[in-house]
Amino acid sequence: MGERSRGVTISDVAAHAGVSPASVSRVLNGRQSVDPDIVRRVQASIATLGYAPSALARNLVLGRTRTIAMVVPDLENPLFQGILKGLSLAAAGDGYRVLVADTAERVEDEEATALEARGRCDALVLCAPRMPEERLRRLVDRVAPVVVVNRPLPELEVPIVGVDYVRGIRDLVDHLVALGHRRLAYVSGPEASASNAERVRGVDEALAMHPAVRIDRIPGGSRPEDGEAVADAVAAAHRAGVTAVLAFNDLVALGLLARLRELGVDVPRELSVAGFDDVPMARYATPRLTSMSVPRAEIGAQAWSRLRTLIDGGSVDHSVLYRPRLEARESTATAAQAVA
Amino acid sequence: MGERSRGVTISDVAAHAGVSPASVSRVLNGRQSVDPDIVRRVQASIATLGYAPSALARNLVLGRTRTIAMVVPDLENPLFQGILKGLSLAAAGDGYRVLVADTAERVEDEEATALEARGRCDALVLCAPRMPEERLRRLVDRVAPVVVVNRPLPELEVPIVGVDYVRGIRDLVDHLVALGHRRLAYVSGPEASASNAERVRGVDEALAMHPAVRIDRIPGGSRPEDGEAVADAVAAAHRAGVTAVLAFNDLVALGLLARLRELGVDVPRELSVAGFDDVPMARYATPRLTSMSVPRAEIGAQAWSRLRTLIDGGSVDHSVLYRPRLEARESTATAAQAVA
DNA sequence: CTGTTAGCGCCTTCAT
DNA sequence: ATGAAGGCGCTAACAG
Repeated sequence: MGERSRGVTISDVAAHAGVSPASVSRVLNGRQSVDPDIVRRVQASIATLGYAPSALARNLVLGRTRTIAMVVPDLENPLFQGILKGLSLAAAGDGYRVLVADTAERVEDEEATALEARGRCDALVLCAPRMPEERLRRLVDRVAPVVVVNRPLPELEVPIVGVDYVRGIRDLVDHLVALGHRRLAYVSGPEASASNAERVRGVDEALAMHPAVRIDRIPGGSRPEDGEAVADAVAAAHRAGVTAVLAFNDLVALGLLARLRELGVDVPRELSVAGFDDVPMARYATPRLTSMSVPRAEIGAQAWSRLRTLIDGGSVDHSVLYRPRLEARESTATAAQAVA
Repeated sequence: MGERSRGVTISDVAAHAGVSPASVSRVLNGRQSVDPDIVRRVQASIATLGYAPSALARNLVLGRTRTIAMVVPDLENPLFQGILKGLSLAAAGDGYRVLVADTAERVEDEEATALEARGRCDALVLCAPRMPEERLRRLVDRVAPVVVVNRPLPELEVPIVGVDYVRGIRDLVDHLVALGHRRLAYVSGPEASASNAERVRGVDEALAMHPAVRIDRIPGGSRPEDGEAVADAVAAAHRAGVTAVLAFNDLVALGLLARLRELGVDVPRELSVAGFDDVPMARYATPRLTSMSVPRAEIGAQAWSRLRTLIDGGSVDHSVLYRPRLEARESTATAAQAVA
């Protein structure tokens, strides 16, 4: 028989306890000192009436909701899932909840979605890897406080929590080169993706550092299907001399792995394959997938930490850029084996 | 330069347009008929002042937030991710957003979390696979409107959107038996999990229908690590004559697959392995994992559909129970091969 | 220490 | 068709 009667207000409690609403408010919020006797009576009344404060009313009068929103292009991407998890847990630790706003990859709607979501809460975490930079720059100060995740945005008063994809790719190439590979291929991600652009820069920098190395570019995508679809091209590249492949991310790498096996390409004996992001499944793949680990939950937690500072009126924290960590597993091996 | 000046209120607009706040409210909501000229002036003022209605104020006066919350034990589980995705998209279609409340597997906090989250929004989607039934029953009518996902709850005025795990397991066993398997094993999920209990019932029913079949029970878990950990026991069972294994879910199956390979057990030649849920990665595993497909996004969408009815004051819709669909892939094969 | 008085920003009768 | 007034439920001054 839950006391589901909507409408037990603070005044009801006040009346029942024989005090003023203000006093009830005080005991509710532990404000100032209140006569112990009143505290007791109020608490008793609250209990018997089954009173629960209206969050809506508090939101209005206080001007804050203790809610933040996270705008993501696709909730199905393990990277964003991990970030959301970390964000949600960290925020919960401070009594905040997070609202999800999945833009379903529709870049045109991202701006409107962000504005709408922002209207319902106190701050925003923005993941908009494909939004044109100009638009993002304008958006960012209409939705402050905000932290931008996973894309660079130079010279702006906005905290960024990101991943150093450039460095990550360079490190990954170094790993492959150390294994003896000289002919590599990069299966690229979505054209408009900021993090793909970063990876491409990483590839270019790597080339500059390894004059003897060659890295072909193969247009790919961001999902397992894309990895499967590009397998033929990868196999062809392999026949043409490529001994190692870097995929845009793990999902692509995993799809690629599955299809390569069916095509009879032996990974890693004939061809090494590496992913990026180190999604949970990477280490359970066959062969276990070499990847660049990205601290997903930590990114979420850091985003919250910065947001909280901003919400509390603090000034912009330093941005963070995580350097991915190499997780060398079975899918990459020495080129010698490949030659054998 | 964003008009970030907090505090353009409806009265400001009214003053600027030379009308009353009530009129502004009317044009804002398209209520009643308003003089076309006033409409124009108001819209102009709104534009030049950069006015945006306060969602907080509307929430209070209207008594609704157009927000719902989803309580989940673990956002990292692909099953819940898929449901969240479907829920979020469906709700967005009606102008609703969803708040996530991850209880981080802490069953003790689920009740408090649910109540707190409910206080901030209009309705709840509850995923609480391990909450004791008694507590759940009590909780459910304190948080109405609510729909319960993924667990049975007989004789209660609450819509349920769920999966027929009993039937799913039976169908899966049928598949295995049809392949010639007679000695099976079930790697069970978390003790307290309602859906594990259902699966166990499925196993029992299957046994009743196939007198010649034997199904051992091996304690497992719900994550890939659990699958890895149980691989030795599974290998031993295999040596003892078991030719097919059903895992609690795909994550366990995937972990199991990875470790079995290292133990030198050939799947599916020596041993068939099947998962449950058909997570996105299942079909990219090596071998591609046989699983029971569950319409994750659809579950989310149906949950929203029911919630919406309830929110609009409608009466409880019929509950739905999805029958999982067999996705027979490479990881299960005829027992003949196993014998060979 | 406690009660009274004002709003927070908006919507909605109720008159006009 | 429009404006004035009241209130959603709560908190933050201010007096007392």
